[in-house]
Order: sequence, then structure tokens, then C-alpha cells
Amino acid sequence: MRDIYTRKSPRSGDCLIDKMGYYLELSRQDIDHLTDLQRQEQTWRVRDVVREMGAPTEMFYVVKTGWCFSYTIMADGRRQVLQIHHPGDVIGIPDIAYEHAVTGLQAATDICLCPFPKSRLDTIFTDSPRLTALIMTLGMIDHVVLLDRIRTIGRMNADERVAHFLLEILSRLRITNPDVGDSFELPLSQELIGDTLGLTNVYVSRTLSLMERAGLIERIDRSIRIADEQGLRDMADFQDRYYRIDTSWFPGGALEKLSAGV
Amino acid sequence: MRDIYTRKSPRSGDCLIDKMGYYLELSRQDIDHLTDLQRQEQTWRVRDVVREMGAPTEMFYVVKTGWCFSYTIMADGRRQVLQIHHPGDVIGIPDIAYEHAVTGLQAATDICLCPFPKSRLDTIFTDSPRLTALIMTLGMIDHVVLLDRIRTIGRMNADERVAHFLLEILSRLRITNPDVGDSFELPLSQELIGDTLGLTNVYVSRTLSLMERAGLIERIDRSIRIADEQGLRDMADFQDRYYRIDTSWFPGGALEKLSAGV
DNA sequence: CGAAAAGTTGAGGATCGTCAACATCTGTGG
DNA sequence: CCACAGATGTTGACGATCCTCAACTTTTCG
Repeated sequence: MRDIYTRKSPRSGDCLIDKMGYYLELSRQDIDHLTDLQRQEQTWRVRDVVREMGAPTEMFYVVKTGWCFSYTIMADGRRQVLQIHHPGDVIGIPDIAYEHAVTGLQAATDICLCPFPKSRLDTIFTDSPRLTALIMTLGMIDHVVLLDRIRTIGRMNADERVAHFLLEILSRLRITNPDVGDSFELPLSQELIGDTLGLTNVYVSRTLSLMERAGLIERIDRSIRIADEQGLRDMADFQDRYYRIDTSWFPGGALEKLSAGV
Repeated sequence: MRDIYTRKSPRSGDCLIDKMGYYLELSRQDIDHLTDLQRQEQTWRVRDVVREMGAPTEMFYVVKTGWCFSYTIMADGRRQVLQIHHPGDVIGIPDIAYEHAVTGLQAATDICLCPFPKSRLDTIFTDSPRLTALIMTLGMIDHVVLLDRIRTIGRMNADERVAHFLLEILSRLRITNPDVGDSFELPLSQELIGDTLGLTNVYVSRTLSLMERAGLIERIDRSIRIADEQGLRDMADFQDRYYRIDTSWFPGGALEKLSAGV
């Protein structure tokens, strides 16, 4: 059903380096840069707000452990969750285009993040165009995932939306952890899932129950088993955006050739 | 109601250089690069498909004249319009992360585009980190506009969506043409507007009629007058994403200081 | 002028939201 | 280890928003 995931660099146990190394052979210097990004650590508890909307965007963050999410809230309290962030994700790149954060950031579980001042970003820019291109490409992947989300919310009904959502999370998890198989723990409340998909918590509950009764998924506590992956893919018109990217245009492509014997 | 738009570089009559120059003081070399991007021109008629979904992403495009849009279509024909592209926009940057286009591209009016092979992108990357940062920042703006769209589709009802949509277009137009005032021609069918906002053409028609009767907008042929901009802003919780960006972190910031006397 | 595209309006219906009551889970402190 | 409070999940009844279908009008363009 699915190819074996192949990675360019061996797994390191560091989720950021693992994620980057999934796409690109990393040089010693690249790894040093990425390690430097994660020098500081800071933890938050579930439901803690890491950064409010409108806060200065001096920092962006690398997710070390745990899940968190970005969101916007309207004056009357309506909330839209914009992105779920997993270990290895870089958070807040789009925000650095502005002086103040356009999204809020909140912990979905207990989390450990590595804050990194955006002023130090230009070191990477000038030092490693190759890493710059990869960071930019990861931003483009996020972009394309957002496009999928728009299509999902704009043109699909509730069960299709939930199906797509579950598959997207599974794909994302498979990058940093190729052995996920077909089940995973989903530490997100149904209200949060609803706020991601433009639904209410009530309707998410109903939809999940229906999908379980239809044999598409199974639930034990908060873990989900994808019982019929192909069925879900068909109904949600799903495509994996994380699996394979095009790095052929990267500057310094020669580096890959140098160490291609591995 | 709104500050006078200030631009870093004088208007040139070239819409890409105008847009970039709105945000950044451009060097002679930068202008040469941007001119080079627009060396080739190609035209399409209304409704022509410029690039199908799944086509190779060898090229991206700069919009010279006219409006076009990116979209996805599902197997059963449901369409989601993802972005409207105006003169001065760079199209297809997110697609270069993949070997095949994830979106289609179609002409909303007669258009003239400048195709540019993505393989030549690394010249800009290595040659002008400053321009690279600006291109990346423009990508982040697109990203944030997408976030707004998700909030709009996911959590707003029809009249709020349409209000937000009109204001977004107005903001975008004001960058390359500061004298738009409060009315502009909208060369988009109501079906296309619906496919952008997750609505049907029928409901867009009803909503526009209601908004006109409420005195929020006026319509003459295909041109729209924003009769009550503040009212629309309030109901759509609108924020201008194009108006001001943060360029302080750009590499080569010294260049700006050198020519800051202007 | 004629055909295709685009816009309008009405009637009826489906999907999803709201409200509310209740059940269950989780974590913290006594 | 238990008790309790807060958070989370479930289910039902009802209603609102928006969709579908369809007929018709108006505009656009070769």
C-alpha cells in the first residue's frame, strides 16, 4: 500500500534534525546550525498560551516534544485553529514578515519548545544557502498543506473533512517516526478538531462515531486506529504532501553528489 | 480613514518592480534581476488554462497584466479557488517544492504572464540574499492571507466572507495603484467568488444584493464601490496584510541605510 | 444577431449549528 | 486512595444557514 519511507540522513534522535534529514543529506555545518537552533529549551503545560496574538515576533520556535497549535480568535470568541505543530516543526516563520504575531500559539499537550530570536536568522541566510532553501521549502510545504485545508473546509462535508484531517496527521507523524503503522495517539480535544475544520465539537463527536460504526476507524481512549486507510483516502481525495519534495533546484546541490556514496 | 501609502522606491510603471519597491528600496542590481524575470511574455484569453494540476513545475510566473487564479478540482467536479493573482504577483513559488503542480492556474481575464524557469532561481539565491529575503517575505504574506482565508471560510457566514473578500482585493490593489479610492472593477464571476469563499454562485448573488440594499456597497456593471468601508471592516474583522511588513531582519540591511537620505 | 456566459429569484431540502442534559475522563489536593 | 472540580465527550430536539434545482433575465462577445 505504501512505499518504505527512505531518508537521506540516518536518524539522530533529534526530531528537527530527523525531519530535515528526511528530506536532505545534512552537512556537519548544517547539523551544527540546527543544533544551535535548539540550544534553549522552555516548557509549557497543556492549555498554556505560549504567545498571544499581537505579541512581538522576536522569537520563533522549534518543537522539541509535545503538540501545540496556532489559532486566531475573533472579537465574539469564534476561534479558528490554523495549524497543528508536531515535534520537529519550526513555528512562526510566516509571522516574521510582521512586527506583531498574526496568530496565537497554545499548547495542546505539555510541550517543550526551543525559542530562537529571528534576528539570528540572517546568519543562516548568509552562511548556508542550502539550509535556507530547505527552510523555505518546508515553509512551502506548510503553504500547500494550508491549500489542502482550504479545499477541505471550503468544499467538503464533515466526514470528508475529518477523514482528511486524520490522514494528514498520520502522514506528518510518519516523517519523524516511520514505525507509526496505522494507529496513533491523538491528544486533541474534539473542540480543537472542530475549530480546525470549521465544525463544532458536537458535530465532530457525531462524525467520529459514525466513522467508527462504518468501520473506517477505531478508537481506544484517545488513540485512533486507521482501520481503512484506502477508504479514507478515497473519500477525502487525500494526497500526501510530506512524503516527497523536489530539492533539485537547491543551491549547493553539489554537496549531495560529494556524499552520495552513502 | 487611512494613511497615505508611502513607498520606498518611486513608481516605475512596471508592476512587479512597483510592488517590490513598495516594500523595499531596490538597488540597481535588484531592478536588473526583476527585469530579467520578466524578459519573456506570453498571453492567454479569458478562461484559458495556463497550467493544469499535475503539470511539471518547471516554470513560475510573474503577472504582467490581467487577473488569474489558482484552484483545485476534486474528482466529482467540486472546485476550490485558492488564490486570486493580480499584476505584480509572483505565481507558483509554493509549487516549486514539488515536481508536479498541486494547483491549476487559469485566466480570469485576458492576461499577460512572464514565465521564468525555476532552475534560474538559484542565481537570485546566491546573488542577492536581500531579494531572496523579500521574495520569501512575499511568500509569507501570501501565507498569512491564506490563514485569513481559512478563518473566513471556517468561521464566518456568507456576508462576512464576502465583505472580507472585497476588502482584501481593495487592499491588494492599493499597493500597485494607490489611487484606487473606494471603487474598482471586479472582473470575477460570482461562481468564481463562490468557489473562493466556499459558497455557491447563487448565494453570492443573494449576498451581494443584500449588501447593496444595506448600503454597504454599490454596483455598476462589474465595478464595485465600497460605500461603507468601516462597516465592512467591522463585520469582517478585517486587517490589512499588505500595508506594512517588517524588513528589519533582512540581510544587507546596510543597503537601506546607504540610500536612506531619499 | 445569436449563442454562450453570467446573474437573479423562488421553493424546498440537507447539512450542520445551538442549546441542553447528562456521562465520562483527568488531574489535583485532602 | 478517595473526592471533587474542571474539562471533555455523547446524545437528542430543534432551528438556521446555505445548497440544489429550476426557470428566467441580462450581459458579453464573436
